[in-house]
Amino acid sequence: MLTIGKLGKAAGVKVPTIRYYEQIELLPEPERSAGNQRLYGQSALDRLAFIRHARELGFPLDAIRDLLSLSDEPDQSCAAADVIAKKQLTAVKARIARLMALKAELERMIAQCAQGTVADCRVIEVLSDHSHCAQDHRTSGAAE
Amino acid sequence: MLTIGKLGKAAGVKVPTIRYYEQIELLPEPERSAGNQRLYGQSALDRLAFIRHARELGFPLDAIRDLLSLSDEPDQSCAAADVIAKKQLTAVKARIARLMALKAELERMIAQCAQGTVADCRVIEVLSDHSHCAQDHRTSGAAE
DNA sequence: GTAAGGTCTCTAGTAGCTATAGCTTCAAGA
DNA sequence: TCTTGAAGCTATAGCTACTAGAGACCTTAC
Ligand SMILES: [Zn+2]
Ligand SMILES: [Zn+2]
Ligand SMILES: [Zn+2]
Ligand SMILES: [Zn+2]
Repeated sequence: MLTIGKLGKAAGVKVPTIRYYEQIELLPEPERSAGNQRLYGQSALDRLAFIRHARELGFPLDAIRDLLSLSDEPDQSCAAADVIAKKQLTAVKARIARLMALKAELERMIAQCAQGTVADCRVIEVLSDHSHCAQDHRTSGAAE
Repeated sequence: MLTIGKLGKAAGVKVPTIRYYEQIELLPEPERSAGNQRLYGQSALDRLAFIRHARELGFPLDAIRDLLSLSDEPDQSCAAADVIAKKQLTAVKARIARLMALKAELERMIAQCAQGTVADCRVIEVLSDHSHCAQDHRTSGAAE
């Protein structure tokens, strides 16, 4: 049995985060010791490691919740899991596209700056007016 | 003079967002009409357009605050503005690197799924254990 | 005059944690 | 056995950048 601190160390997750996951019912309430401290077994560690890895891959907690309940039913078809993963891939691709456009504009404005006064600064100038931009970085709809 | 609604339409910013910017002192308090409604002039529109464009390019509000106070002093050197822009570029590059790693892993796990049961699903399997991953998507430290 | 729609303030909610305060419990050394 | 320091407990507030509502007030057009 692991205390919350050991569990956190084992899974690479901070202690307050574990308590937060319990609060939002992503982790089940664990046993308690005689002194009211949380005690975890292997299954909690597995579950937490799953959550951590999915978070590292950018899945939102709601998606992780769905993935976890799927993985509790091993005989079901995995189609739903694949849909979630594909959705996540789509979101990641959209963000990359958006960020690439931002990167291009930032590089352009930085390159064009002549290191003079603010009045002549290309960075300030471009920020003041999107028509100085080469790309339409506003279009890709993903939240940045 | 523009009411808040017209200003929002002119700058492409929602009305509650304008009030929020005023609250955090990113926009100055405007004049009021006899009936206590906000009235804006051209300078407010310029300022708001600047904020909107900088937000679209991913700058955080704190950086925008600094950029705005710089642009109020046109005779100063623009070095500080360039530092902010470069910092933003660095952040964007880091995020792109992170997201490219995520994208690669997501594509890998999706491609390897055989569309069977959850027990055999490669998506679930990879999420359970980072050692199935090809890349070290955890390393790049930028907040995703 | 009246009706619609814009505006006012204030509060609370979103995601995913993180930090603090003030307390109790546990484990190890003297 | 006693003590001390680390680790645990609950509860609350804060972070970014907004967004959504409630209930009241103002403005404009017909
Ligand atoms: Zn410059
Ligand atoms: Zn632009
Ligand atoms: Zn599958
Ligand atoms: Zn991995």
